[in-house]
Amino acid sequence: MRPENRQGGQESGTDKQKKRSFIEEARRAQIIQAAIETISEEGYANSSLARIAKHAGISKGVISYHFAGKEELLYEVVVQVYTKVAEAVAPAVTAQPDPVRALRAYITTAAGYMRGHRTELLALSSIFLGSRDTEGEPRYGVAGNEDLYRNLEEIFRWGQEEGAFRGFDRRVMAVTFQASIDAMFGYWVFYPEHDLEEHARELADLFEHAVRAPG
Amino acid sequence: MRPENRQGGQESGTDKQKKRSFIEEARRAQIIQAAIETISEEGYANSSLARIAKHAGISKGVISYHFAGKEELLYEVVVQVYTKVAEAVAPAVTAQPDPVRALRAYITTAAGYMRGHRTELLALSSIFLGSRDTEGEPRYGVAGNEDLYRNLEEIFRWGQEEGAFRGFDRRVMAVTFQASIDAMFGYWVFYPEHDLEEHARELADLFEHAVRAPG
Amino acid sequence: MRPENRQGGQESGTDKQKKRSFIEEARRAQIIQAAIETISEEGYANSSLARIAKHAGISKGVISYHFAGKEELLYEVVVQVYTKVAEAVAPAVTAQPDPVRALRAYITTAAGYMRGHRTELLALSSIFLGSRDTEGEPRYGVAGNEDLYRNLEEIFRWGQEEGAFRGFDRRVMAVTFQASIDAMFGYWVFYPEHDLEEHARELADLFEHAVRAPG
Amino acid sequence: MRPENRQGGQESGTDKQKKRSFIEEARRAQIIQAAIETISEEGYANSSLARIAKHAGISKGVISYHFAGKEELLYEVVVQVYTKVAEAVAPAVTAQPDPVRALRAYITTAAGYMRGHRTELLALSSIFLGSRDTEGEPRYGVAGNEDLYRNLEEIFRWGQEEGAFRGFDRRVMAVTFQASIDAMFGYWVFYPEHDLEEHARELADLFEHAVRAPG
DNA sequence: TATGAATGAGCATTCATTCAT
DNA sequence: CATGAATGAATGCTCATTCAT
Repeated sequence: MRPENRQGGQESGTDKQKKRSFIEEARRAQIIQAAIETISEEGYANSSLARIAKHAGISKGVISYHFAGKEELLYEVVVQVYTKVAEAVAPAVTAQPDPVRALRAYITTAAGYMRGHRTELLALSSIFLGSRDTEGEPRYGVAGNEDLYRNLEEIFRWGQEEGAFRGFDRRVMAVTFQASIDAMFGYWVFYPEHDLEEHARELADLFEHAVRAPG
Repeated sequence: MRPENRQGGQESGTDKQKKRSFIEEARRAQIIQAAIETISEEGYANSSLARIAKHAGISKGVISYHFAGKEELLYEVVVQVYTKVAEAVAPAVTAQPDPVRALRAYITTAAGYMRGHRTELLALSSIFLGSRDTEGEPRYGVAGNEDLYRNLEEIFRWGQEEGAFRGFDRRVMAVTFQASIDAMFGYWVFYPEHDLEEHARELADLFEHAVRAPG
Repeated sequence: MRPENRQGGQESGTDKQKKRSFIEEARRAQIIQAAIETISEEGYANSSLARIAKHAGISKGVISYHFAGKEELLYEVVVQVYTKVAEAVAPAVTAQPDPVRALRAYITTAAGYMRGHRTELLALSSIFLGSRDTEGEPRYGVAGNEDLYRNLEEIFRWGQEEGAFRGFDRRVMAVTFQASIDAMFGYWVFYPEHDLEEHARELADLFEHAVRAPG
Repeated sequence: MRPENRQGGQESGTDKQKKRSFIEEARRAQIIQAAIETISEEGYANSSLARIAKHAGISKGVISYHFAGKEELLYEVVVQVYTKVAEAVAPAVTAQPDPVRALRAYITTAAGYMRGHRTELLALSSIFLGSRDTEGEPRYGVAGNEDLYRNLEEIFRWGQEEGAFRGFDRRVMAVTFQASIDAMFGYWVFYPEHDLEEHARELADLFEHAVRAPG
């Protein structure tokens, strides 16, 4: 449930994580937070290093000092938000006694998290959608969902082996399931009055019907 | 099944469509096509007007002459591709005798269209994902799907009234349904070896189970 | 007597030289001239595109419009100055009836050219000394003198085969000869009151003694 | 045989040499050595204070603490390398019984020193070529060679008064002689397979012919 | 003494747009 | 109608230097 291990400046291979001083970590955290806010408020395309620095009330150079480049900063944003989402959702899912409830917990926990972390999830999705490599190709594509897909497939397998789920293609179901959650978020972001919890319940019902074995 | 009528330079409100000469229309079409190809080949972020012009074998200025700005050009790309998709999918759907088959036709026709028009759909989705207004907000958001949602809701209402579908929330189902199709496209673009037709079949099964009335 | 064929933006392989409009050529020439003056007046390290543009009284973007990059601009400066030097020196040298006079003509013609073209030669040498590739290695090194060396070696061979010159190593003599001329220029640039013509005569005497066969 | 006394932060005029503690001198020496290695390994243009500090394994600030600025550091590098060259060449030259042998010793000793100290001489020449003052003028120009020229002129005067040398202009000969040695180094650096000793021998022959009195 | 955090000017380059011809 | 020349703002990034701790 973590994004792929990627470039990320200093760290290579063995994840050699230069021990950072407390205040350096604080600055990094501050800058990451500023990036999240800038992206979610001004949009990905408008979030230049200059804008992020201004938002944080610091000089442009500070960002370059603490991060190898814009790429690393955005990557850290992704990692951080992603990790926090996973930490919120995973335990709730694994705590369930059966696969049907696990799926439902997945959806409702995700929805609950969205409500409390709109800004950062917005930044996350902006980066996912907006970040391109030098070739113009999306830097975070479907590949970044691979972990999510695999976790979902495990749940589906569990249900199928147990006989609770019908014999659908697990990959297609995983892709569809994740897309449905993302769409729930996107729709709610666009229409903030939309009833997120109700959407989550409906979505859980939808997939409950979609996966369950006949009879 | 068309995107909302939006900014777009010349046209406002009443869709005042400056009568354009034949050759002017030809030039516009040529430029739109060049934009589609450039975006899908080089990526949205790399598709500057200069690159599009080069691709079309014309001068940069021509684009500015025929379009109010880059914004309008991209809008025209969206309209054109969008319209063509709708023209392909709509008839196949409406030809179906029952709502279950209508949904299935929706999915399989869409998948069939994707296979033959990967390039332009890629451009379309790039523009959807990449285009921002001056505030940095996505220019084409969920709102652009409103027509799609309404058409889907009609099908769902049909099924519910007929008793074939259960009593789910039609808006949630529509959002989820459309997102699932978009995800099918995105996954296939990323993994071209992925079996698109099989995915479509599985997706149709998925929604068939998801919507149908019990019993 | 031309510098190596190098990158240089557009041209590749067959020296495909995009036919340029008259006014484009004029602009390029103006920018090249501005670069020469800026470099010789403000020094290589201070000659940013911004400074060159300011010197030319144009916007920074113009340079980017007409040249692929700073590198290409500097390369064109080198080519242009280099070519003009060669065109001045070569005929005077080849017109000589014997190798001794050829060497003397080489030196005195070069000195004469220096007097009239101090600025551009200064720019040329600045670029040679200052331009580095991304690795920090000199872009124009000794290798750029290869043509010069070969031409000089031809003269030396001529003298040796004729029996006028002694049997020295032609490459060492060429390297030394060229360095001596460059040093004459450098010394004169630093001490403008220095008598360039007298230096040239002395240098010619020096090499006459250095090369001639005994007896 | 030392470079001119120039700006250089602390020292001015009377060479007021702040008494430095032992450990301060050690630090300075360490930093100077790191600078030499960084410049010769990564190139002058890539040798920022940050890179030099990293190479030395110390913090950037240390350099600023011990040296008035980058300028002073480079000046100290020049002084140190220069001094060591002089200490190697001078005794070998003065030990010669006659001016012809003195010249030969000058060249061959210099060549010998080059072979053993390629790195530092490379740094030296990089600084000579690359360092500019705020006006963009070369900081170390021909003026820095004045001591060398004077020493050479002494040898030439010796030879002329003795009747062994012809009546050439001593300054021109000195400038040419020194340039020839520098060129030998530059050529060998570029073509490391080049036979340095043979080059030195040829160069000695060249100047022997160039200076000696007829008859 | 030494550190590392912070600064802000400067860099080359890209781009949508304007406009005279 | 079409061109290509020009603009100037914006971008990510580097760097010597400063300074509180």
